[in-house]
Amino acid sequence: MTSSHSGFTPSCSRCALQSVCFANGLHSTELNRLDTLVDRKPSYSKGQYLFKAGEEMVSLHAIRSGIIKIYSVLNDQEMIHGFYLPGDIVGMDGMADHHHLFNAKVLDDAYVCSMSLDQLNDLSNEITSLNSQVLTLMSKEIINSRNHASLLTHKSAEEKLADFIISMMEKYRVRGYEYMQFRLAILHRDVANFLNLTPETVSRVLAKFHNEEVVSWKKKEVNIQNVEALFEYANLQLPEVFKQ
Amino acid sequence: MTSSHSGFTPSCSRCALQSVCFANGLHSTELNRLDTLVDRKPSYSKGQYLFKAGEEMVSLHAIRSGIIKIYSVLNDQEMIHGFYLPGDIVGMDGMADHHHLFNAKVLDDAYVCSMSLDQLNDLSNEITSLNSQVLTLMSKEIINSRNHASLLTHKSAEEKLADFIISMMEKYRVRGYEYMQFRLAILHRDVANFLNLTPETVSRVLAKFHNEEVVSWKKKEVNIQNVEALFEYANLQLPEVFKQ
DNA sequence: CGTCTCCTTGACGTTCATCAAGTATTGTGG
DNA sequence: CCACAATACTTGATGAACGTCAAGGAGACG
Repeated sequence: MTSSHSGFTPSCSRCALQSVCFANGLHSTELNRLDTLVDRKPSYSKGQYLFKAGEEMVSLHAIRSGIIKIYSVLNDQEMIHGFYLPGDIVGMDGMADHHHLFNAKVLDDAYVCSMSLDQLNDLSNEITSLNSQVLTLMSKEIINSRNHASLLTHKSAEEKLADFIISMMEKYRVRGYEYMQFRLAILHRDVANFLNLTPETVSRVLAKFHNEEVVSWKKKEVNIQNVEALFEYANLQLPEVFKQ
Repeated sequence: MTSSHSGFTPSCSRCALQSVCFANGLHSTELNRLDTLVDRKPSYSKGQYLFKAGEEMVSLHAIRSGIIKIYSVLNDQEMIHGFYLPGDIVGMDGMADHHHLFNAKVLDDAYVCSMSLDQLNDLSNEITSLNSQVLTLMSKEIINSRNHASLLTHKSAEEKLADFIISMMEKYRVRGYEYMQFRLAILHRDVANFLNLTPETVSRVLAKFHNEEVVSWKKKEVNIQNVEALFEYANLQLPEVFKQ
């Protein structure tokens, strides 16, 4: 166990994830308004759903801890569109007609802040920066999804896996958690699906990374041993932060 | 030549594409407000850019005629994220930080209605239904992009191409244009890229579709001869409209 | 402690990419 | 408006990356 993100958060104004959540850019008085409207459900446990495809969209959800996977089903085949970690927002696909088209399943016990759509709309009318924050989040979701399509189409199995591990690492780093080793409660089968590979291929590539002491991922624990090599495998520029 | 969409449109209130554009859901007085703020540029000709990756986002664009392709470049490789037809909105990727991350290139001479971001924001504050229309459009873009990822990962070459032709047909049908045969000024090379295939594979599959008299696509003219077979190739349910 | 699910490792196969060479179509400049 | 160059498309032969199938081993969970 390398990082345990406490589930309990008393208020938006004291939340460490403020800057990546709805709350980004709000003044303290506005934060307090937001605070009163946020619904902090007790917790979701592994296997539960935040929402399912076809259901009415009641709220937008901010992940405070845990992991959520978003997926659709096509011809009996699951297709995973993303894994959402603390600080991420899920449910924006339902804004179009107030019904979800994807499933949101809990992979690792999660605390979630939910904001009802009606209240969000009301508050957005009063607080323009909240509205523009929602637009920003949706725009980022579009960018994310397109970048993922690029990865799916233009990268090899090794590049995909290196890229995936880096993106998880970066999420933790940006949010101020430990990032050279961290818990990642995602099945290899699910990663394979997300990257459009088979579990066998994922297994083979991870075995290679492990042999070469680049990164190990065993029993839901990721351990990055050679960042430089990892970025090379991903065909990505090594950021300054990691140099030396 | 099967359909020529006239470029000239005097106002939003008389525009045939109203219901799929920003304007959807607005009252006539609101439409007139919108009208005064929309910039109807003379026209874009083939090869021009609406915007390029890295540029500041000044406006959101509604396509009135022509075709726009949205693409990114990764390791010198083009990756096409979509083709946008009359009634479609492009540029929403820039809402996050007011800079575009993708390129928008004109494939077939186009008329475009542009709305400056500042004015859109101002007007959105006044007219809530305009704001929610923008949210709806962005949400649809997310859905689109994810569905495309599903197609890329879970479909065969034949399914992909059948699916693509159907999606173009449906766009024309929904907008009230001729849809059993229509002009489609997209290079096969670009379609190949969009579907993550090679031009050779596209050529082979189209040759097959042509031999079996399902659909022909020659010289930028699409001609659907057997819708039923086309839907079968795409592995999609034949909609009621096409039955009998 | 036994069962179920997940992961691993090996042998083999398939779809589609790649390479290559020729044909058609489009664009251009005189 | 024609000639010819550039670009797009076609068709065939070959190959590779990763999928599929299979069977054994390790964790997880009750």
